[in-house]
Amino acid sequence: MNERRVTSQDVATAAGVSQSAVSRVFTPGASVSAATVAKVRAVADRLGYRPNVLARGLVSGRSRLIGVVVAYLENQFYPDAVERLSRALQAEGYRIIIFTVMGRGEGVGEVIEALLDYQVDGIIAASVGLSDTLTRRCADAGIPVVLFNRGQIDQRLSQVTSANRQGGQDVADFLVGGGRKRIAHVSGWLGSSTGFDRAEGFADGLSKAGLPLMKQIDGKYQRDVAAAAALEIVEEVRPDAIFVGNDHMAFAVLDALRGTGVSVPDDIAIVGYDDVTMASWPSFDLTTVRQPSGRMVASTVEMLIRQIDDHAQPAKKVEIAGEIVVRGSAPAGGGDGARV
Amino acid sequence: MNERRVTSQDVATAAGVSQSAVSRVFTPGASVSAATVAKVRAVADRLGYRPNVLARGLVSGRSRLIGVVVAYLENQFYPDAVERLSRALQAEGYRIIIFTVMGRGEGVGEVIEALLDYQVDGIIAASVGLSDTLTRRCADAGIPVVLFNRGQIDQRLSQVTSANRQGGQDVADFLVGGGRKRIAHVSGWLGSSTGFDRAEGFADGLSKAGLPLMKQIDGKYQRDVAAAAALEIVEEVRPDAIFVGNDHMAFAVLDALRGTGVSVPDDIAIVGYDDVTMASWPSFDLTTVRQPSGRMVASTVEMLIRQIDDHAQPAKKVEIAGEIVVRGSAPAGGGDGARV
DNA sequence: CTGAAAGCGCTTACAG
DNA sequence: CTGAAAGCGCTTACAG
Repeated sequence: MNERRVTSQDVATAAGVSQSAVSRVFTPGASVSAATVAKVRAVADRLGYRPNVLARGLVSGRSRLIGVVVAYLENQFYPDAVERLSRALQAEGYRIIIFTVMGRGEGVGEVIEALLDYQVDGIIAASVGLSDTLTRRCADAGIPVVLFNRGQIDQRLSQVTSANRQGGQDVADFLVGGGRKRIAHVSGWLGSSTGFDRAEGFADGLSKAGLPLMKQIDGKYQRDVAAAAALEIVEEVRPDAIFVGNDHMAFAVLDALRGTGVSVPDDIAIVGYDDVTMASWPSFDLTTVRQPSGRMVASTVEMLIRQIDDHAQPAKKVEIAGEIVVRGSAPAGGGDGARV
Repeated sequence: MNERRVTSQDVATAAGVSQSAVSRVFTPGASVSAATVAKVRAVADRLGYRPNVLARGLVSGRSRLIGVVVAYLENQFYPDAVERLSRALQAEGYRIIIFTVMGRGEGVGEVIEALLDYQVDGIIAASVGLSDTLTRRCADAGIPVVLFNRGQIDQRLSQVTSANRQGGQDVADFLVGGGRKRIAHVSGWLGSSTGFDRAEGFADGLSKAGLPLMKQIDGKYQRDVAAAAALEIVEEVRPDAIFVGNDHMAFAVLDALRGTGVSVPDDIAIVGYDDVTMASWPSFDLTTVRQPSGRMVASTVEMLIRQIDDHAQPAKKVEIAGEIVVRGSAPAGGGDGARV
């Protein structure tokens, strides 16, 4: 075991051709005769030759590595997305290399350096908490960046999000249509585009319907903050519906409410955002806005690869529509009208 | 933007030293004078130089990349472990590159090739479903492999697991001690070491206590299979306790039971395995055996790095003890004895 | 301690 | 279509 790897030179010698010929056989689009291809392939297979990706990367300037920057994987939406990204990129001949950063941009400097060190061909920033500097500096370095599930003002950055504003508005319409009248919001982190946009769309939707937003608290995308916020809201304004900025927090809210006397959905309807797998588990049975993870990933991969192949590609901002998935935590009828 | 990266040659010229001198400054342990170090460091910082990892890897034979092979990330234990592995390895100067494989070894051939292509320095196989061939062939290629949370007969392979047999036995003791008498098991996949060992330890514990294992069904680590199994068990043997092979399945069992008349823990105690984050959520409040993920990761990383640094290191099998975490789904007292 | 040189395993003009 | 050669950006003996 541990015998030296076979190189293109080994194959060349064995096949009686030049080393460059071997290289061409493994370079799509290079000009080689069918005879050479056949001869080389046969020997390569016999010897178990495979091109060394590192060497290839060194000369071609392409590492076939995509850096995926994530923060906490606690919210199930992210591991799921990472898995999909990995599979999709794998199908295109790329691999993902994971860079974990702490919440608020600690260690971001190192991550940027590391990203450059590994000569990644592209970067997917898949976490809400990332500081703007990280993404901007990567773009500065000339590496294509796509923001996944987060927006940013910077025009050079491509991004893929769901239609968060519209989603928030849809939730408002849905709740109002269900006869809810005392409506509150535990928002996503308002410092993030997703949290902000959903909250804005939601407020808009309510005001169009002529209903007040009884109270809104920033849940910061954290379970404990969200749970406390919900309790505070219940105490103060006695709502008949709460829209929670994502499923991850909504589960915490559901849990917190279970401890009090109020019943979901009879007393209070709860709506989340994301439609992660767990939302459909009977324990939660959560009405939520689906973020079409699969389509978001497909779009992200497509954009990133296009930009890698042509760095002149202009940045694009893609928004993918999601729809409300109605489940038990907020049934369509709204329990025939508001209570009281 | 997109200006050519600065190379060691650039730094050498600017600093008035040879290129090898620059290289030495960035090679820990190389012999360079303090004066050279200072001079080169200053210029390097000014120019923003960082060694190209690919080039370094090509000549040194070290890519500083660790391949992490996972299957489905649905069970929260795995994304959590991946995150920990990523952080721990990052601290040691390594990065992880993710390889996702489908359940039963489809695409395993490609994964092996890709692992070799990228010249990974080591491999962590972090998924129960991986076929033995994958791991064995990697070991054949001379790449250090550590199995994370799975066992295998092959003596050349290092592995880190929790003390699954003991854990199963502990659960038996715990349930018996709580006065439960009609005890059943929805096992983890019996084709895996974790599933098998836990089941065996459990059966052993019961038989030592002189109690029968009323019924056992293989839950295959799948939610739907586990839920159906639990229902079948309830129907057939009216158990007062079910040990479920991991938390991921236990959540499904809890969900399924909620639909029937039986109450947890009064009628039936439920115990899981893993202690993933969600186990402590009020919705589940699951008594379970903790798999000390942090210590398992630390041990995995340490072993892997040791083997990378010295390929002659013998393979080791590490087992880390976990303890029962008692929560509402199976309280310690067992509701003062069995019912009926 | 330091520089010149070889070489890691490839790709890619350059001639032919 | 094909080979010889240069070069990608480093590390590492080899002399000094």
